[in-house]
Amino acid sequence: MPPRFQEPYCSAGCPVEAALGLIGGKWKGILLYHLMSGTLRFNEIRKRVPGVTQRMLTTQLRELEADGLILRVVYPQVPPRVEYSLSDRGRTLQPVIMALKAWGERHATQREPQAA
Amino acid sequence: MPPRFQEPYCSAGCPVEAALGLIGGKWKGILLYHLMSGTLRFNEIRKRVPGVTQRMLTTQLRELEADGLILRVVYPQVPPRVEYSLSDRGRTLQPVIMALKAWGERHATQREPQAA
DNA sequence: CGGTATCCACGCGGATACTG
DNA sequence: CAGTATCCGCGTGGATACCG
Repeated sequence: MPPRFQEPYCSAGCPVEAALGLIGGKWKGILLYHLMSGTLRFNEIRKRVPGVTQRMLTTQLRELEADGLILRVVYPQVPPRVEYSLSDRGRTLQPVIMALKAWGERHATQREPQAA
Repeated sequence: MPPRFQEPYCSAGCPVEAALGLIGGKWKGILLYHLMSGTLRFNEIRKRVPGVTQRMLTTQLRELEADGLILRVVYPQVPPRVEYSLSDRGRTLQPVIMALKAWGERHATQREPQAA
């Protein structure tokens, strides 16, 4: 059976997709957004993002970290203290997140196609 | 087609999520992007987005249409001719898509954390 | 406090076949 | 040409329990 490889969504150079691939995760957008305002601890993020489960929060934060978008600093204390903040690279996303936010505020807090 | 209504991830007013919910679909970003340059027929889009299956293309286009972001015009001919274009609402997304594109071009064609 | 580990449901999305 | 219809694998993400 031939291995049949999975080619990327767009052949080469789909910057839009590349960007969405990084911030398009279920919670990444808001996580990034909240971190725009500054460093946050794990549970602080949880409070700001009601609905996210512990597992998903961890997962998404780790992915953002792996993509070099956020920094994760662990303070070897007990009880533990872990702080999340934007990396330099993550900060470059600010215009994007803000564009997303601005659009959402004006055009789509809810889903209402053409409405009345 | 499932009734795709994503209840808001964040309790109230998460414009970032709202926006991502609309354009965050697997192909929506590029679809929107390609339609920015003008009206396209079904197969024209297919050619521009290699890798997308017919089913996914239809699905995503229909969702974008349901969300009022694109227009779908069917010409009652044989063979059929269906043209897709941005709606007024969809056009308001231009800054967002362009921000995504600009960021992707400069910072993330690939996935490379912090590298060496 | 800030996680892991495990289990599992669901729906996204690919492949394929058929149609007006 | 531009779709539907069907089948199904697989990853995503929720719930829960436990750990350093």
